[in-house]
Amino acid sequence: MQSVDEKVAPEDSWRERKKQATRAALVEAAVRLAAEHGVENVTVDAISETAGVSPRTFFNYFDSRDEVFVMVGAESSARVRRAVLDAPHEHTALEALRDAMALELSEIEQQQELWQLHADVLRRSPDLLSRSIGAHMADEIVLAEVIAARIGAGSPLFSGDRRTGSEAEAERRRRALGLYPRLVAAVGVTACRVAVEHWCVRQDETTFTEVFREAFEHLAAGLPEPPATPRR
Amino acid sequence: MQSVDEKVAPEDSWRERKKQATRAALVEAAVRLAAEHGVENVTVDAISETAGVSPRTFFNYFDSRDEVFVMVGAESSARVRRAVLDAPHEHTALEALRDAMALELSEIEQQQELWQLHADVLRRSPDLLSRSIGAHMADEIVLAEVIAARIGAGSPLFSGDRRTGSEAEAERRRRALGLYPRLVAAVGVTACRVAVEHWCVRQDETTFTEVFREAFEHLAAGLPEPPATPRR
DNA sequence: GCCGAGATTGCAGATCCTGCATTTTTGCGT
DNA sequence: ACGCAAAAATGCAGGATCTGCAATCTCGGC
Repeated sequence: MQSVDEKVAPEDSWRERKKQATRAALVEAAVRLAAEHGVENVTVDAISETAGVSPRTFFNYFDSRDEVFVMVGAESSARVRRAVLDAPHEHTALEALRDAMALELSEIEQQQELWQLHADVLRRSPDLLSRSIGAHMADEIVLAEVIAARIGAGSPLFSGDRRTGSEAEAERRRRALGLYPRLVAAVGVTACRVAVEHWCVRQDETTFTEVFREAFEHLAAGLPEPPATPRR
Repeated sequence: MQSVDEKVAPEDSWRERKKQATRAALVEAAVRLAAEHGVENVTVDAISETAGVSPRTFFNYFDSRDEVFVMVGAESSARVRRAVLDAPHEHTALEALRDAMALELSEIEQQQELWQLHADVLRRSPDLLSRSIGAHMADEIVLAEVIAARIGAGSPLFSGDRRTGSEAEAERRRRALGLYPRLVAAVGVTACRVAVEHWCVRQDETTFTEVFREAFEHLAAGLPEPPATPRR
C-alpha cells in the first residue's frame, strides 16, 4: 500500500539533500562542459572530476553517460499531473493540460541560465534530443492515468506517485487505460514539444506564450486546413 | 541542385543489393538473438558472427550497438510522404496523413513475423523504445515539409528526398517551416503511435483499423470530452 | 561512543566504439 | 579476359563506457 507522500515529500534529511546536490552538480558540470567542448568530447572522467566525485560514483547516479544529458524536469512533470488533477471541472481535459503546462513552462523560463544551455546542448545532438523526448514518453502513461481519473474512467490508480519501476507494472498500467486519455496525454505533450521547438528557432519573431496558445487552438479546432498562410 | 530520383531509386546494382542484404542480416540476427537471450545479453560480437561478418563491419553499418534495434521502417516513411503528396486536394492534410499511414500499416501487417519479434524486443526495453520513437521524430521534419508543400505554404523544398545529413541543414529546414505543418505532422505521428501501442495490448478485443479510425476521429473533432466512457 | 544502513571509492574486467592500414570485392573500361 | 580504381570488409591497437565486488567512509540513531 504505497503512500503518496512517501514519494512526494523530498524527505530533506541532510543525507538526501547532499545526494540531490551531488546529482545537480553532475548535471551542471556535464551541461557546462558539453556547451563548451561539444557533447562528444566530454568524458565521464571529466564530468565527475568537475563535480568533485569519483568516476565510479557517476554511474551510481546515472545508468549511462548520456543519461546525464537526458534527465530533465523530473519533478516538473509531477507538478503538471497535480495541476491537471486539481483543475476545475468546467475545463476540458485538454484545457486543463494546456493550462498546467503553460504554468510550468512559464516557471521554467525564470530559471533560464542553465536551462538555456541545456536546450542548446540537446539541439546540437539529435540523438540525445530523441532520447530526451523518449524520457518524457515514460511520464506520458502516468499522465494518461491522471487524465483518466479526471474524467472518471480508468483504474483505481495511485494519484501522483512516480514510476514504480517494474516492467510488468508498466504493462499492467497500459492495459488499464482507454484510448482517449492516452491520446490526450500524448497529443498534448507533443503539441507542447512542437511549440517549444518552433519557438526556440524564432525567439525574436514572437513570444512563446503566443506560439503555445496557437498550437492548442489548432488542436481544439480539430486541425482544420489553415486559411492559406502566406508566411512572411 | 539535389535531384529527387537520386535518392528515391534504390540504385539496385549488385553492390547496393548486397549491402542492403548485409544490413538486413545484421538486423535480423540482432532481433532474433535479442528475442531469445534478452537485449542486454547480446554483444556485437554475437550479432556479427551470426550475420557472418566481422565485428568491425557492424560499426560500418550502425553508429552504435543499440542503433541496430531502433532502425525500423526507413523506406516506410518515404512511402508515406509520397502518398501524402499525391493525395487528392479534396482531403484535409490530416486526412491525407491518416490515409497514407493506414495504408502503410496494413502493408506492414502482412510481413508480421520479424516485425512482431521486433515489437516485442522494443516493448521489453523502454530505453530502446524511446530511442526508436526519437528516430521517427527525425522524419517528422521532412514530413512537415511535405505537408507544407501540400497546403502551399513553406519553402521551395526538395519534395521527397531524405536527410541530407548536416546539422546546419536540419536547422535551416526547421526555420523554413510554419507552426501548422509541423503540428499536423507531429500530432499525426503521435496519434498513430498511440493507436499502435493501445492495440498491441488488446489485440483480441478489437481490430487495429477500428482503434486507428477512432484515434483520428478524436483528433479531427478537437479532442472533446468523451461521452462518459464506461470502459470494458 | 558505537553500530548499522547507505554512499563513495578503487579496481579488475568485459564490452563498446573509433582511427588507420591492409586485404578483398565490385564495377567498369580496354 | 585483364587490370585498375573505388568501395567494402577486416584486423588491430587503444581509449571510453559500464558493471560487480569488496573496502572505506559518513550519517543517523542507540
